[in-house]
Amino acid sequence: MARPLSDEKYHAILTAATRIIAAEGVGATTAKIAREAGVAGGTLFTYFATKDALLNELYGSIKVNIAEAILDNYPERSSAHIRARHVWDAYVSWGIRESVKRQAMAQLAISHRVSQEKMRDALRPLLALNKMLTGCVDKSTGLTNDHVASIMAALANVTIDFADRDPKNAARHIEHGFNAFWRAIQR
Amino acid sequence: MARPLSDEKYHAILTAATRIIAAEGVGATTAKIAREAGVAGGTLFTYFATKDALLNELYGSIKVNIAEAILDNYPERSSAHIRARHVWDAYVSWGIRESVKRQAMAQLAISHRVSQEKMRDALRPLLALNKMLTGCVDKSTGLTNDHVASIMAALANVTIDFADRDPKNAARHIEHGFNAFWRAIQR
Amino acid sequence: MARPLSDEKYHAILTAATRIIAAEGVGATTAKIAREAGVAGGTLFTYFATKDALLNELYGSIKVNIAEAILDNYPERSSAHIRARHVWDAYVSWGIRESVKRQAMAQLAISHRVSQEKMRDALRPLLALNKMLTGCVDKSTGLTNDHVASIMAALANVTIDFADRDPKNAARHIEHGFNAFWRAIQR
Amino acid sequence: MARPLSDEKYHAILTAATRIIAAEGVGATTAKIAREAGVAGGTLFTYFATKDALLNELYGSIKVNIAEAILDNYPERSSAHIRARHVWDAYVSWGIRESVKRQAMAQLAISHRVSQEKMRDALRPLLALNKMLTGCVDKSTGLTNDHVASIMAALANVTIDFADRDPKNAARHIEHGFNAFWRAIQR
DNA sequence: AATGAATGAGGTTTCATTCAT
DNA sequence: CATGAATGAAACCTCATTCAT
Repeated sequence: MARPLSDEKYHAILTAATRIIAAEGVGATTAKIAREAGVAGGTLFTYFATKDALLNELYGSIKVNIAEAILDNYPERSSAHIRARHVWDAYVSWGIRESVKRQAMAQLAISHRVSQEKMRDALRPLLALNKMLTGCVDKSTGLTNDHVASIMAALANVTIDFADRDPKNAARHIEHGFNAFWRAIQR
Repeated sequence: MARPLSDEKYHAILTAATRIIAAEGVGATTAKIAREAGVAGGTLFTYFATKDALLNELYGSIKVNIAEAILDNYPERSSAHIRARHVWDAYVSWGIRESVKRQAMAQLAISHRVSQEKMRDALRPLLALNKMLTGCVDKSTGLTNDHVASIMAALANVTIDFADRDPKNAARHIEHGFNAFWRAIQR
Repeated sequence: MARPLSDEKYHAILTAATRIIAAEGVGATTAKIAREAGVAGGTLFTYFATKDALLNELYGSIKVNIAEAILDNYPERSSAHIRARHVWDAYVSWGIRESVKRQAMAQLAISHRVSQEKMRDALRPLLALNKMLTGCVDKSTGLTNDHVASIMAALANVTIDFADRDPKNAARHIEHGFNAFWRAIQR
Repeated sequence: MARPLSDEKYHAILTAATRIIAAEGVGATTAKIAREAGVAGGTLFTYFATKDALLNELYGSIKVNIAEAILDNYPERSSAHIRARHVWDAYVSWGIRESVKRQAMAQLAISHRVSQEKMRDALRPLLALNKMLTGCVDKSTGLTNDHVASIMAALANVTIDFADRDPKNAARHIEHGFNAFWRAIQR
């Protein structure tokens, strides 16, 4: 049965791509990614048919990673405030912990090389969150769920940026950030 | 940075670069930019020494453009709330009006091809705004001026996104967006 | 040239190579040939040391196949005319029947990847024919045996081309073709 | 108006391609062709969009070259025998003189990389010859014009092969070859 | 022996930049 | 100065061959 496709190499390539793309953008060369992954240039293409395929798969895998982080221990039955806080904490922690992934994601998201399809699909696991937000928003703010989700993402990313730059006060940034978000969508 | 030989061509190239980079990212070829600008491929290099130089200058010029939009008619002597609202309206209007510039900016900002120097310099004209924010924030929120500026930018960009997608309700989005921002930084 | 490990696989590869090379030329990939043969890519190389070795052996095997077709039932003791006609019929029938082999042969013959050695060796079994032609040619035509052999091959191939394109009249083409050949070398 | 496309380079590339392809087949690399032509690798692609385009154009140019050789001084008003002899002599001389072109042509013709379209188009200038053959063939031979044309080409190529290998007797080969052809198509 | 993943040299093509016109 | 042909260093990807399983 010959040597099987190696999960190890597959992940090594994905991880290397994450690092290199975070640092250099999607213009990073497949050669550099392969080298960083410790495999030969040609090997990359036995795991990913094309560079675009790699980019798409990387995007998907990071999105899944985010979803897992958020959905892990999700307090389904708690109040909206608690659930929102859980999502906030989970995403922000993820962003701080997985700084490189977040940077790679930023590059991939605006690269025009990840298909619409993939982007839509990748959102699927987080659709439930949108519903959750219904309980959070004060209707009189005039904000839709979609809008609130975008606001949350935007503010969370700002928070992560500040926590990255000032790690000692990370907890404080997270706290203040969430409060700002919560105020923003209340009355 | 000698005076450009023909202002017309210089701007044609910058404008073309804006369009092409907005659509394709910084990987867009100089040949395509030149074609879009209506000049020969080689001509681009008499106006910009290298592609990176073009990218840097483009970044600077868009930042200047934003600063002008914001500082135009800036109500220096009015209340913090009015001044904040002016900035919000000015930036959001700019973003809606100059959609292509905003997209190009997004690409340039994460491209790693605009020098730190340039990015710092480009912020200069807007430093005054930071001071202004001092009057806006309720200290008990624990948010710094920098943080508030980032929050404002983030929320404004979200607002522009929604206004772009739903132009008929642009005014409403602007209003609700500002209110959310204002609540976020109060008390 | 040790005995092949599995005659079945050995022939499967040769047959597959014939088909693929007929269709795509000697540039066809070993991977494609292996797939067509129903074996793994690496297996091909346990039967043939290199791609060139495969090409050479294929050339040889087709040449042997032609010789067999011609020498089968060869009317050793009949007149030159009858023997020539036998060769003509045998070769043309072979070409019509084994259309793919003939195409592969055409590719191999001009590929510069079959060694001179192999090409000379492959001719060996047909050398007897050359002698036979002595009885056919009218000396006053000024044609040598070699020349006549080439003429016969060339005209036979033209005949096969036409029979391929117009199978209903194959018999007629064969007849007229031989007559043309015979006239060419008479008086 | 910058430097104009250079006829010289264009022909240098076509000539180099002819030589290299004659020697190595259509698998010859563009890099090698460029080097042989004395231009940079990239330059080849300012003259030919792709390698296939080069192959197609080369095929066309050689066919035109053959047609010119044959049609030059074509004795329109002479007898069929004289006209046939003119074609024979012209083509065989061309083949002997332009040995490399003939070899390149052989490679291109069976390469599957020259489009059907191109091959059909390239035949156009020689269509007149087909009509000419009507006067040559004895109807009772059962041979069509097409068939006769193919026979002529096949025998001429055999003649060129022999003349190449035995240049001292070239004239004799040409003479005997034509006589054989003429007998072939006569009653 | 058979498999197919791994390898890396090499193939075609692109592209920022230079330079002849 | 403007032009666009010329350049050659990559870029992405393929493929004959090797080798772990």
